[in-house]
Amino acid sequence: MARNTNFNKDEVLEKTMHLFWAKGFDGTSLDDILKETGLLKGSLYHTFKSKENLFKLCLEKYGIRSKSFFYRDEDDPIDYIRNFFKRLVSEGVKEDAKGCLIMNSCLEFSNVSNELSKENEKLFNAVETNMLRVANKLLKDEKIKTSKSAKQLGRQFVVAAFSIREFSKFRKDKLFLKEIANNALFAVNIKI
Amino acid sequence: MARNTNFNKDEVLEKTMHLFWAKGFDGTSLDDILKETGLLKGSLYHTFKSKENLFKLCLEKYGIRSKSFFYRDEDDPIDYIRNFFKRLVSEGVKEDAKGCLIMNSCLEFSNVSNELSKENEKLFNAVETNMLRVANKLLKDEKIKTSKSAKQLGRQFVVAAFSIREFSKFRKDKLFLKEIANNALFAVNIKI
DNA sequence: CACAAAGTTAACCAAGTGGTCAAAAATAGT
DNA sequence: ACTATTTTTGACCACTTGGTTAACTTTGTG
Repeated sequence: MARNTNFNKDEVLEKTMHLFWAKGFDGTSLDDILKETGLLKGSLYHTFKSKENLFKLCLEKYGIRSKSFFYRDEDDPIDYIRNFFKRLVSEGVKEDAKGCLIMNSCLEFSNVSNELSKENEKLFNAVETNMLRVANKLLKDEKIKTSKSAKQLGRQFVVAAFSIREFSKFRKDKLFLKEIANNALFAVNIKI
Repeated sequence: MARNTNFNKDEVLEKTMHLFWAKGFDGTSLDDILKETGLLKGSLYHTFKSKENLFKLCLEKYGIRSKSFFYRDEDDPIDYIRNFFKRLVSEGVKEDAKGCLIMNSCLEFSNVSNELSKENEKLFNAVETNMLRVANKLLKDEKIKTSKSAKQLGRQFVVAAFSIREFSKFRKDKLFLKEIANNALFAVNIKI
């Protein structure tokens, strides 16, 4: 029985997520967020409690977003992995490529251990698990011949994926990024 | 015909370099540097002019340090590349692994373009050139069979090297890091 | 010994940081 | 229309940031 917010909470989170994604937790100031969202400090704090909590919510949002790109059992694994890397490369060459928020944060928080970094590692693990599932499915395909285990294959994909994302922050060279993908995909005789 | 400094300029740079290396340019405050080196602000500024200039000198120092690990013509390329990756892995699992200052900075400065970021890219290119030289030498070795060009091979090594360095900041898992190296070395049938 | 050139010291600065709070404004439900 | 509840507003806070400055100390050289 009272007033509701003037702003859409989700829109604010979306905008803030992109700031954190581009500039990191420390690199993004309250002022940046205030300017981007149009909110005033009091409102922001009233709704989101602290910068840290705001980041946590953005991370959560990013996690959900990421999961929408995860492998689904009904997908063809070969198509999936090819499209997955194709997308990373084509997004990587864009001028506004920001890397991966999860990896960015793992790197930023590498020498601290708090709730945020724990949350972050969980998301990292989810990505790894997703790739393990793809790898398992790939190995069941009779067209795929490799001496690698699913775990090894999954890890190789994870490393390649994160590498493409991070390198693309300062190296918008399609061939360069594509080679990272193809080097990993070579293990299962796939090309993009 | 006057006084000299109480401190050793090079020691100060060494200590400061390690701070920037571990926490980045923005993440390292003047106060951090003052505490670590024991200097007072005035002395620091008198000698080094600005935080930015101080960083530039540290980067330079890091560049020289890096070059000491570069390939020399008299080295056996197979030994060199194997030892190179072995070192990255064994340093990576150490608790204080800080990644690579060059790559760290490329990532930190990815959305700015100034003198620092230019200086940085130069160092990155030097690493790439080094790996290209190794790749060329490897291809001349009759024991090595690969369909890859020297450029492709060199790039694959560069990506693997930087990946090991960055992942090791938050993933001190020897097997994980070793696999990154071996996946790249597989192209020339080498293992560590 | 003197003195000029350099280094050291501590106080100071403006701007920016994340965060708080009390008063004012708005409104959903009775 | 009233009112309890929530949101908004803007002033305020202590602290940290990179950087400056002027007086003071040290010291190599004539």
